[in-house]
Amino acid sequence: MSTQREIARRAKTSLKTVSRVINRDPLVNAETRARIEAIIAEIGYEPSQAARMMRSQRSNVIGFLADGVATSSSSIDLIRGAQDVAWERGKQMMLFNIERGTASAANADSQLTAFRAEAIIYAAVFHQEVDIPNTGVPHVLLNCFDKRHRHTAIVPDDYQLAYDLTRVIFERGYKRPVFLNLNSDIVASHLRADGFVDAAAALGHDVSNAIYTAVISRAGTTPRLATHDILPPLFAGEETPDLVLCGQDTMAMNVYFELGELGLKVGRDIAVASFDNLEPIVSLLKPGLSTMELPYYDMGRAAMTLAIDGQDEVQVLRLKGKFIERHSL
Amino acid sequence: MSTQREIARRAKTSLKTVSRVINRDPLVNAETRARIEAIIAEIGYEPSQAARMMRSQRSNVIGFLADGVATSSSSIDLIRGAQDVAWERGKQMMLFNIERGTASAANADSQLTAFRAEAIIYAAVFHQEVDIPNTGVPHVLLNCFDKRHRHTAIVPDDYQLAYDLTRVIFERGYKRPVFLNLNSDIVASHLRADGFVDAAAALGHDVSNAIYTAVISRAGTTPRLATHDILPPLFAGEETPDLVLCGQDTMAMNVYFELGELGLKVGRDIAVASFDNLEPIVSLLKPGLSTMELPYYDMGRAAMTLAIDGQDEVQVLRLKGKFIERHSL
DNA sequence: TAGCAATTGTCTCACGTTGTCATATCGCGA
DNA sequence: TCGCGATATGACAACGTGAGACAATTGCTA
Repeated sequence: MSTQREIARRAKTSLKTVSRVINRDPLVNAETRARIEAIIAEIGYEPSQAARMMRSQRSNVIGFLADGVATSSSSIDLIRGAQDVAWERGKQMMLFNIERGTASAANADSQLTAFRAEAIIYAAVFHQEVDIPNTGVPHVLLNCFDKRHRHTAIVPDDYQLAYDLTRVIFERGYKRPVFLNLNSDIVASHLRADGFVDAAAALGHDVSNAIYTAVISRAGTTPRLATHDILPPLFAGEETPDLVLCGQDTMAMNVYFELGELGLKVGRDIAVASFDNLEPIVSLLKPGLSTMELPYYDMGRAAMTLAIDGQDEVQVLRLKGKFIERHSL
Repeated sequence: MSTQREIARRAKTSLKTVSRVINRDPLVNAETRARIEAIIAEIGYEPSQAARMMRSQRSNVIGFLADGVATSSSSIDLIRGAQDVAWERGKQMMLFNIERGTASAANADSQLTAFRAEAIIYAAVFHQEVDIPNTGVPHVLLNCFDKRHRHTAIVPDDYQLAYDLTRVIFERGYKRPVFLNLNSDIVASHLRADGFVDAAAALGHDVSNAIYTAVISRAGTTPRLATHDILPPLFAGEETPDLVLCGQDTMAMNVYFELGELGLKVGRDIAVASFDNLEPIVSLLKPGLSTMELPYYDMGRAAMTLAIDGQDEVQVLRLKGKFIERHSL
């Protein structure tokens, strides 16, 4: 790749004038500017980032540590949102897939330090508490929050998600929902249980006994579920549920099958609603799954915006999700 | 962040000696080395990549252009494979989500030029032909190949995938498979059709009339399918199929539902096999989907390896997939 | 013609690192 | 004591860019 010196030679002008053109100094004659710009376009010159970083002492690099995220399709939108903002703001986002506590994490840290990253976004695969110490570089936590409130965090508003969805459920006339929740060591499960109970209570219903923990473990890409044990008894008695609310779309998919085996067709005999809006599952299920979309894309955008602009004080941003209607409800 | 000069000052030694320690030059006294290393550890110093790039005229950066890939969960493994190799080899991979022909692509090119990327991996969302002109930077094509054979390419061996899967099918005793193929403008569809026909022929069966095009369009994350029109007539007559081979797992999921509506239970009345091994769908389907895994992770690794090592001549690497057995067959 | 503004050029420095070359120190044999 | 090689350390330049200080040149106006 050529340098400004080379361009100056070809334009029969000085290094300084080329520098002026590139840095939009107005003190350049229109003709000269055009001539130089033509040469730049012709040879496809781009100023060396390395040299610019050196000179300006600014890296324009934002690190994105994806803790297991990139293996989980549900949260690619976190990455997309962040990257879109980085692009709009002329920053370079460096993505690392890491596992906390392993060599991959240490390596990512070294690399980001070596590049003098201006901020680091740490993204978790699901809404959880983490313990990230303070370092020289400002951190923004994405889909997680710090144990000791040391860093700004962006999380989904799980209470609102459940609250709003529950309102929709009762407004549509469903009377006996059951909530197959995530395991209780997941932050979202408590928030959603509260939202579920509160929204029902506000409409005069008590659903506090209609919550079940349906996830056994989250290891690997596919959660182990307890739906097979939970559902049949629920549909054995008299007052059977008219809606199954699932903690995540993958569980809902499983529930479709379980209900089918009980002779119940979703959309006709029983309604199903869920959380995530995870393509392509939600569209491929028949009928399509009505679900609360987690605002991953916007969370990614918010995280990158805060990472670039910096923050005066530590804050926790809770982003709302929206109801995506299909035909399972 | 401090510099080597700062370290030299604190260690009461020269800049060069610090540099020697950092670059593992053996010509340093053990005591001096220990003293300097202690200071480095204490202040958490990392050499500036920007300065190293300048000095060495090597960026150690490999670009990864993901054309729609990162939105498609199926091909995250391409990215993971590439990144793992980059990490092992001490290179920095820069990922860009682009759409060919848009500003995002132009932007990615500028950025990679600015960073003086040593090679660029261009990854497509599905196996296809592309038209990538020669530039100064060597390209490796991933999941696609160049129209005019100008760049090394890594693609899945779709012929082998279909051939091997078809062999398994007949070895298990299935006699009347139908193949619901992808649309014919997708490269894989032809290769797989050939593999399907050839493998069957080698075992004495003629399946050339058992292939149907089941994908209407691939726009968006969820393909539009024609399975609803194709399947019922097939199961109306006497000699009904005993196995449905699907062009992709998402189609297989749809087929599970369609077959269910025809009163057929997969794994009991009818077998299903497919291509992709796309989690979490394959595991969540009941019974689990037996499918040919596309070698995305290995393809990503191969692409990065070739990108780093360079190549003497343009080649096309076809990587084999493997059969993942579950219970749909 | 002097004066002024606009334009271009020269020169210098700094950013952090590392290769080249030169220097300093030491032990040891002549 | 001198010289030698081996070991250890240091001085300096250069990578490409951008900025400041300031001079030189041109064209135009008063």
